[in-house]
Amino acid sequence: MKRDSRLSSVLHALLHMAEHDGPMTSDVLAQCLGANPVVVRRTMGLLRNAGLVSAARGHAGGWRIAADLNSVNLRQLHEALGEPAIFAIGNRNENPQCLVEQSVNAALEDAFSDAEALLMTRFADVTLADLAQDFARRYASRRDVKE
Amino acid sequence: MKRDSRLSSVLHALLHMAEHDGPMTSDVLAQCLGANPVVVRRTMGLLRNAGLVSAARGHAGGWRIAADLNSVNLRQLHEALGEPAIFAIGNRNENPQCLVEQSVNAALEDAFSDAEALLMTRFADVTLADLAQDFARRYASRRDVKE
DNA sequence: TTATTCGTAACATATAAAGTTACATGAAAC
DNA sequence: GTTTCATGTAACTTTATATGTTACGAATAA
Repeated sequence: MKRDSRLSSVLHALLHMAEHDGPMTSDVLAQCLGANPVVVRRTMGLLRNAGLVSAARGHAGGWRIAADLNSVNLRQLHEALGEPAIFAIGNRNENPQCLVEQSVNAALEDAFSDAEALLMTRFADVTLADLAQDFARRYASRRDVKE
Repeated sequence: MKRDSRLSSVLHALLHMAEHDGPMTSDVLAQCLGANPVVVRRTMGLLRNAGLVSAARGHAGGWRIAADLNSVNLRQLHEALGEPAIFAIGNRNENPQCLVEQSVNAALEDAFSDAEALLMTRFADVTLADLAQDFARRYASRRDVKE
């Protein structure tokens, strides 16, 4: 199954933007991500709709973060992306008349909904500021190694 | 992303087998599941390799459960299927040199591994016998409604 | 007016799950 | 022993979906 990597992509993009003065263009972000600029615009557009970033056209245009890094968490980003399906494993049939399948679906849904709830809690606990701080720590310790 | 429904399928098949005397053929199971008999053989073959079911060819052949319903849980079935990827969301790049992406991947992996651990715990807690009992309860209450 | 950059539609590619065809192998029934 | 039934499995096709690509319109600043 091909996995949706948009959450990873937008986080990567947002952290680069947080470390960068002024707007960044779709082309530059696409190079950072090893991705396609149209795909960047498509995905960042969802964050723009959620008010998390702003876009400017023309000269010196590009993408900017439009919110406090402390106020944006991973759960909000997941929501901004349209809450894509989390699990690669699912039921064969969502509306079974078969009582056997009803039992199977109920058991699986119980387990998956618990796991999803935990994931959403973890997502809500991590902000962009946390990630920026983690990056700063990694950056500092890499410099230490070099010195 | 197209979701892997094999766990749901084998559970559905195993419960039908548990309610049925004698072996069930791939064709019959495929009809129960609304699936293809070759796909049934392919998937059930993984359970056979794990010793959970047995297959017999020829007249009066087919699939049988080869274990105590109390001793088989969902986690074992997931393992028998080769532990397919659980999440439809993932990192863009699993081996990033970019320190920003390292921070992103670490944060996401923390959250996902917690959710996966919980899911595996839930899976280990549910046996085929539990599902058979849940089915019996549903079956009984449907009869009540009809009477 | 020109260069730049986003916005977006339309189409192409890549990947993986499930379906399908075909045939070999083995086991029971006659 | 031959026929029928059923699994075992390889090879290929279909389908779904994430991502990539081309093309061009719209807006903005030099």
